[in-house]
Amino acid sequence: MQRDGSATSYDVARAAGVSQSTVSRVFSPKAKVSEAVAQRVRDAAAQLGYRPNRLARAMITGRSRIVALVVAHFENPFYPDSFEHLALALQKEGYHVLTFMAADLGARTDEVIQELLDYRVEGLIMASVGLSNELTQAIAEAEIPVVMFNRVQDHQDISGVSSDNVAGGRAIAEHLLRTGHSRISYIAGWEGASTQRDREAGFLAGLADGGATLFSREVGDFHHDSAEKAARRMFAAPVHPDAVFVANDHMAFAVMDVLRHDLGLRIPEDVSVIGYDDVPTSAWKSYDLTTVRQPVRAMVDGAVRLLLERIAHPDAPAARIVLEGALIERGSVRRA
Amino acid sequence: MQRDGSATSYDVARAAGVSQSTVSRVFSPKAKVSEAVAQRVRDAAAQLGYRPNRLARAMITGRSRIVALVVAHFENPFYPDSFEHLALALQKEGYHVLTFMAADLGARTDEVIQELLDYRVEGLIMASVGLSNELTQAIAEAEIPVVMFNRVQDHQDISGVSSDNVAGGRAIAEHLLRTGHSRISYIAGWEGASTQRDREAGFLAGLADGGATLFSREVGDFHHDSAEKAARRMFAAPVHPDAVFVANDHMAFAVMDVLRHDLGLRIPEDVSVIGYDDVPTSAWKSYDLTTVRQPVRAMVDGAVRLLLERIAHPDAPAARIVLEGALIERGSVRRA
DNA sequence: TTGAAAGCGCTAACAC
DNA sequence: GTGTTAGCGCTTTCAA
Repeated sequence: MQRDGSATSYDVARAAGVSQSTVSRVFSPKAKVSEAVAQRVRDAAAQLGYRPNRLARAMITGRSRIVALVVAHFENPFYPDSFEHLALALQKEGYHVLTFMAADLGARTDEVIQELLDYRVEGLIMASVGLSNELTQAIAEAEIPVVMFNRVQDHQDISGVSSDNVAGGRAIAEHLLRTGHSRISYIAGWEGASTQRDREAGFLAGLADGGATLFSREVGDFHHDSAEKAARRMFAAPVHPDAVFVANDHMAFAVMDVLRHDLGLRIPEDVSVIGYDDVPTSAWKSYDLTTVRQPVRAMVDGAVRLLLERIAHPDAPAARIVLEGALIERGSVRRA
Repeated sequence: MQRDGSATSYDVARAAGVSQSTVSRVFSPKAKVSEAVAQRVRDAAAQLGYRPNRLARAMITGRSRIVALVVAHFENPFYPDSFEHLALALQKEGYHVLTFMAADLGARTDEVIQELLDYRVEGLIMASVGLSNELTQAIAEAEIPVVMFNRVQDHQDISGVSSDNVAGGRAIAEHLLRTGHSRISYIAGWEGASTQRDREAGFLAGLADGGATLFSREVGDFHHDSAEKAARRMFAAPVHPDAVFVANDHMAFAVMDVLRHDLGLRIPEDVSVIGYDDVPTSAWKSYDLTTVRQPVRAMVDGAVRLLLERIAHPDAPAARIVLEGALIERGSVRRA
């Protein structure tokens, strides 16, 4: 008996009249045991409610079957949505997710990484979190497979999955130009994020290619409240934009509410609004937001595949997956 | 060196010229070591990047510092929101959350519970998931502390945290009656959930006390899409309600969208709508939803406290915390 | 195929 | 205060 009251492999061995190592073998898929003995052991195990202790197993095999997830917050529904699929996908592969909140970005992320290493997690997924160079180095040295989710990282040892945010930003610029907008503005996300940078870069490039320039710009930091303030600042100017691209859907909702309810503007008659992500709420009739869809399922599946491959082959090189987004046209953009 | 390349307590012991157990003591808060030796050990540890292996520690102490969370899905933002606070609160106490998705309720929940026991988690939090009687029994036998979050369970060995859903439902009925509504309907959540049952029970009791009866009722199952359908069914009748209580905010948004955008009804002029939870979106101007606030922070803190107390004192009886909700009046209900 | 023995990295008596 | 010793529950040689 274990201290916690559950049976050990010794208890089962005794009950089945075999050695402890035979019990172990019965629960190791690849080891060979005669069917007769195996059945006797399984019966005894079922009788006693025995299941192998994963922690003890992890000690020897070095395989905890735990993957760490580092995430800053769940305010933007894109992340809980991804999380749900991630946990499910990993669970299907015999892994489980141990979550580490990196609430106050930067400073304490290091500590969090150290803590997660203590659990001997087999891999690490970073979502909505950037990595300092020192941290990247530390992780690379720990030789633990890492995949950045929805962020890109330059370090060659770090895998990543994202959608093509540059192309997405560009598609938005083209769409806005094609539909005849001329005073086009941008509300940025947190400037430390690669998604923010890439979306903006693509957007500006698309504008430039169309012979246009940015009308105005504010920063919303990816938060609802900051986005509201950004919108108010932007529309306090004497002449306001006729289209605004907001760096993600979550902020776009805040912006739309300010425009409609505080400023009395109509969308899209007075201003067009376009977002990014295509979270479920974007399809709701109250917002009906034109946006670029990030393929969450495919991104999650890619992240899981990359991580598990790297766990299986630690010497394989890091890989990067960049998926295509798709412009989803809804009612928040005025047609030409 | 460990197989994974990191240093062991033996490496540190050698480097610091002390025994391995002294190293262990330096990293065990309560054990006593002379400051001089401790410093030497800490230096050597820092040098080698040593940190105690939590898995090995867990083997002996029986304390994995892992808490399992079983959750069905994150569609309703109330749950990711709670999750974020929960992970943070537990992290502050030196614990981390291992997540188990119980996607298809019922059948496979048993399997999930077995799996989670394999990790020797110290406690278990169940959110948005109900427990069959057999499962409840199994968990009780495993002698692992459990707390139900936002659900109530009758079993005397299971702790729980919820808000007073009966009182909340009653407050809604009273508010609707007070503001002069007469054709009052209800859109239910998943009928297996205690929150659904309690909210409805309180609501009906409140109606009865005010001399009123329910005008009509549909079931929305707590899902966005089901709620849309429920609303359409409800308003297909020749005469429609002048107020509808929707069992949670997440469904209420779907209902409001159907009423306004499909049916052309005005809220609250033509119909009043009231929800439950007070998720952040309810305060957004597009919905501006009157609702009953569930005190998420307090509920999470309560769950953590209950769980940790039970972990510390396994023989202590299970406890139940029921917090007060509060009616938050916004613009979705017509004033008398 | 099966059993005996070693040991994963650590904590917790027990001596000194 | 510090070292020695004995395991935690398991997988994995190594013999038989």
